[in-house]
Amino acid sequence: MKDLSRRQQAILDYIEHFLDENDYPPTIRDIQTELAISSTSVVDYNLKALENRGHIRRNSKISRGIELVNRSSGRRNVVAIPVIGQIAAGSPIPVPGDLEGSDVTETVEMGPDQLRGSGQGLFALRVKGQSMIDAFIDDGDVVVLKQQETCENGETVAVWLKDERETTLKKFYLEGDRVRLQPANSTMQPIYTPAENVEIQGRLVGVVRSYA
Amino acid sequence: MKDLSRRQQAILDYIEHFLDENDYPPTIRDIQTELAISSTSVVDYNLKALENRGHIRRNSKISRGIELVNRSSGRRNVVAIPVIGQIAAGSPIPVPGDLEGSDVTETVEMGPDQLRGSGQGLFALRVKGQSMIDAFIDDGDVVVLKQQETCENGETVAVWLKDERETTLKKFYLEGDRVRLQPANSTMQPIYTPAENVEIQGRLVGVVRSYA
DNA sequence: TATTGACACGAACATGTGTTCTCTCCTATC
DNA sequence: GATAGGAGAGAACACATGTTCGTGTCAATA
Repeated sequence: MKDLSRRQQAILDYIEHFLDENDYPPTIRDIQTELAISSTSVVDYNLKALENRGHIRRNSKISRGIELVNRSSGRRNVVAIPVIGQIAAGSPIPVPGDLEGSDVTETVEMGPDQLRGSGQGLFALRVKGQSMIDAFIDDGDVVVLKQQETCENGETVAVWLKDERETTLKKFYLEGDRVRLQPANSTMQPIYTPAENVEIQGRLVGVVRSYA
Repeated sequence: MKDLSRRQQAILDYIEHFLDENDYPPTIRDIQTELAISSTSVVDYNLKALENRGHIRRNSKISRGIELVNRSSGRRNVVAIPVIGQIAAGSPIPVPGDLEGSDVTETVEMGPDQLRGSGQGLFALRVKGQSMIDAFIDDGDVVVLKQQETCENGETVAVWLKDERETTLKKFYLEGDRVRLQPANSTMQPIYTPAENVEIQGRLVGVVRSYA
């Protein structure tokens, strides 16, 4: 791809910057004024060049019809996943339905690279305590789950153990009429429990940790 | 907050939908046509009502100057952080300058909840091997770093140990003329090394793990 | 019944905004 | 020097788009 001229690069940067400030693209005359270009035709000329090189898309006749090619498609697929509660060993985990339209104050974002398939039915929980330390999930981490009641063998799922009254995050294997729950850390021993005792809450999709 | 009329709700929905399809807001006449409203003034009337109730923001005299209040501010702050390489114990980590304008194929997204302060100077690396397992960072995880050459005591940083020719992720404490590198896992012993031997590559900002 | 206010209509008006045409300036090339 | 092409200037044109004004309908209320 041929290099952009200094002016074309400046225009591209300005469009990006403008989009950060406002929620709509700039007009040709916005660009003209900002970059002190003498004529709208010059802006149009360079915009056409940018379009030919695939940096932007233009919608003719439509005011502010400039779209940034990478950003738009990339950004659109980012989903904001609500952190709807906490997950701790000794208590049931909240499920999305519990908190209908409640005041979710925190979200974690995930892009297409982190999400295989659709971003539907996702929710997140903040981990309390170190009960999942064997899966390298620390106190304070946020786990992202996909809501589902069943799973395939080998998937890591959040399960509620009825008898033990305990939540845990383990790899799930159905073996006959019992279930083997395998910790991520291979040095630890698996748990065996009757299939009736486990209730799948969701499949583990991701972990997000942030340091202050 | 007073309820919206059916028409106002429909307009709000349409604006949202339009923004998903295109990358610019609709015009008054777009709304008029879509919802089969007889006059632009009716749209204008209802838009004013929506603005008074805080659902949208309008920029007078500016075409397509409609912004959705909740969405815009939330979504705009998501930054896409490029995964520019790998980090392994025995090799220097790449720094952003190394790969100027290269073909970064993967990114991780982080929102304002995960990022304190500005999202500038961020880059990400995929962890190879289990050298950082003491910090609960597994093989395959992506670590997000903020580029900096200095740090405060107690911050977790990626450092290059010159003599050992090794990269490690530890809490940093300058004690006199030597440096104590403290593993996140408190059961492990700290490393002591001369200050000249350590080269700070960046501060650990976050960890993102995703399961297939 | 008369009044008021929310909501809607249609038509104009004024400006915002993309597009296009003609020139000019400069540089590279023969 | 002549020529061609990239880049830009300036102005005008045509249409897109926000704004406003006068009017009409309907339900609630005094």
